[in-house]
Amino acid sequence: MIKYAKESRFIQAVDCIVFGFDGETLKILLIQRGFEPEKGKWSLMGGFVKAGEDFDQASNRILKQLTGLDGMYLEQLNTFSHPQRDPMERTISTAYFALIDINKYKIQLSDDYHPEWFSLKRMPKLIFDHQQMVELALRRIRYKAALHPILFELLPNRFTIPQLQNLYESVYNTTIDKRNFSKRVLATGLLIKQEEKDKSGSKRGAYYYHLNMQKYYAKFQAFLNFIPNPTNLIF
Amino acid sequence: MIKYAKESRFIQAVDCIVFGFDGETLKILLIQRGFEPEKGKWSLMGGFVKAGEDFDQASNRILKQLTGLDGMYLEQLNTFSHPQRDPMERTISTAYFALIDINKYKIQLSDDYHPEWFSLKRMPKLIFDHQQMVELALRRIRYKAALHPILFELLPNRFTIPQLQNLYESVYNTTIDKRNFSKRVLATGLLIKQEEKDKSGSKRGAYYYHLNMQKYYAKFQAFLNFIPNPTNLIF
DNA sequence: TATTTAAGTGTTCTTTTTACAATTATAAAA
DNA sequence: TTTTATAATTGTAAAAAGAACACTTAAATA
Repeated sequence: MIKYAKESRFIQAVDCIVFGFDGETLKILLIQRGFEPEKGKWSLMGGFVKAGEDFDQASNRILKQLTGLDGMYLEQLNTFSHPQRDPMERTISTAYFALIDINKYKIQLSDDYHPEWFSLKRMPKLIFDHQQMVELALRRIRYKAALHPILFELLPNRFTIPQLQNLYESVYNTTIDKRNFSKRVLATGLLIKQEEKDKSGSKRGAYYYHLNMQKYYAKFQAFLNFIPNPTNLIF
Repeated sequence: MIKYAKESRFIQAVDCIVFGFDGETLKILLIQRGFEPEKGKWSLMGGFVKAGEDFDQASNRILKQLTGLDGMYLEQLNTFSHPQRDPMERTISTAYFALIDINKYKIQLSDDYHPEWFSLKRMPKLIFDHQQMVELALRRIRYKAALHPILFELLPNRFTIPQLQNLYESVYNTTIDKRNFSKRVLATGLLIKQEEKDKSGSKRGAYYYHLNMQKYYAKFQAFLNFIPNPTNLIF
């Protein structure tokens, strides 16, 4: 059923920037491209959109296929349309970003396509315009996380306040006073203190917290302000 | 030169949501679609992407062609990919939004395609998923204008503080105390007071201001916070 | 000259943000 | 058993920002 007969048609891809956190630093998941051009080079998780699926479906399918990952936070970022961005043939790419807890998915990852986690600072060169996509995604999550509690998507079910602070410091590449930080996060009412402690990081141990999911969903759309002095961030 | 031989190919459109301000309320520009399906129905300014152009070029070209408008603020919003969004043939659409001063472009608009301005509250039904696009665009500019001075793109070169306040109140569908509002906007240092007054709106007249363009560009990336009580907005 | 209308402007109180350091729990070492 | 080392936890005071609130002024028109 082709009706707009005279119009050009394009190959449509999706590329996914997967951010992960292991309790220490923010990491990004990369894969070695399995076909030409640039076969074997490091790349984002990408693939072509099929005839019957929308892009959300496509990005979920491709992530599942390449990494085994399923059901994580996934959001459309931007569409990249430079005519020569893929030297083989013009390909439009819509980028998505995902946020996951690295440890939660550790087992699933040991798969056919062996994707690997890279610290943002020690990342290999990427193919095409993928580097640009990563930079835009990083800016987007910084922007969004300054207002919404999305970074909890990167944490396990139970986490400690020092871990949470590590995460924020890692995302914003800054340091935050821990007294003020814990005051702020506790003031949101999003955290429920547990009795158990995490003793892996210190002798004393740090209390675990759960997210109050009801408040989390309720507050997600509210404007928050987690980051002190966003103007003075060390970018 | 077709190399990814087995992949599906799609028609790619861009649709532009053009917001305008006339000193009173926020308006949106619509056009009657010139071809089937839905010929004659109200629609966003849209068109198909051509083989050699990227989407920014396409959206500029289409806006120029349908409205005569050129060189305005234009930003990519989101890509809409539902397989049945266009009943004629599957068409991917990337939405852009534009911000302009209505009066500045008044003359150019009286053209072949006679686009018309509609107040957001008295808007006709739109074709396809264009209504969704408008809603997303509105959310985006509210979001963005709470942090960045983008709304100045909707104002003429010189404007008064009451006009500026009208604009903010119109975008956020709220009311703001005028003492606090003028304190805030003047505190940004973005405004330069002129000697002349605008006497069209009152007997006393209101002083004109210019944007300090240097500070405007410098502060654009900084986080601002113009809107009091963003949590309590009347959406 | 009086009236009308919107523009312009200051202060106080409250809330939020920031700066800053001592104490505590616990494991490991002595 | 005691000491030591390490990270977790907690409070206060000062500064800045935000919110509430009403009168005076300029200028056209009656």
